[in-house]
Amino acid sequence: MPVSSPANEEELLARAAVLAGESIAEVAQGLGLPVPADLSKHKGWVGMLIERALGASAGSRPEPDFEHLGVELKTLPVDRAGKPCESTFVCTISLGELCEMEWEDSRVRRKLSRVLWVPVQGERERELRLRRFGTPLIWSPDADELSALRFDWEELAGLVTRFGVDAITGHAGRFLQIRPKARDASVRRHGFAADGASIDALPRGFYLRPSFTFEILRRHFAL
DNA sequence: GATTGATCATGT
DNA sequence: ACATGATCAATC
Repeated sequence: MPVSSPANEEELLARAAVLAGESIAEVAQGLGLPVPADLSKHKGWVGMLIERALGASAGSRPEPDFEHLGVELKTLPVDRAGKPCESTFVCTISLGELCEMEWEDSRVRRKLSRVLWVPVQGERERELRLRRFGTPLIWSPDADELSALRFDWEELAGLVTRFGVDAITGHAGRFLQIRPKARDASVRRHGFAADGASIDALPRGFYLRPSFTFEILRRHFAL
């Protein structure tokens, strides 16, 4: 039985708050879903689980998870100290997009305008079914975060425009970075370079570094 | 131990 | 094909 869509942001947050303290096994059982032994072949499984538990609507469509609320849902795996143990995928790069586009219109900005972060225990030593959800947090970037993201985005967009997407490594960007996002390293996606030349490049996406998401948690929970 | 590049599954 | 959901694992 599918979970209904939350009517508003308050209800969404309240639903997520109910899950805090529950284990993955408990939440999965409530939905009648089997829990995989580990995530190695099911990397997005926890994210899908929480989507279903909260009544997310968008599925795999290029829309916010809660379309009518304009809210994006992200799980955030954290270690024992509450520090994120992974980067957070934001969105893919469409090759031509960065050249002429401005930050205000960017997909990074839109994706991150409103996010429901759901912390979940993510230590690899901990059995998947026993990992517990943490207290959720509705977030929008404040002025500092916005300017930091904008700075990185503009730097990265400039690098892509001047040197091409294949010249980018994960080293660039203080909080936002560009990394591969594909089935494997042989995948090529068609697009156009800044000079208009047709190119085929490894698909990449924007990711938030753990230092950025840790700061979000720190500020909110006063860790 | 932290980080970058590689990879896995599923839905439209 | 390409979007969604991310974590794995080799390397620094």
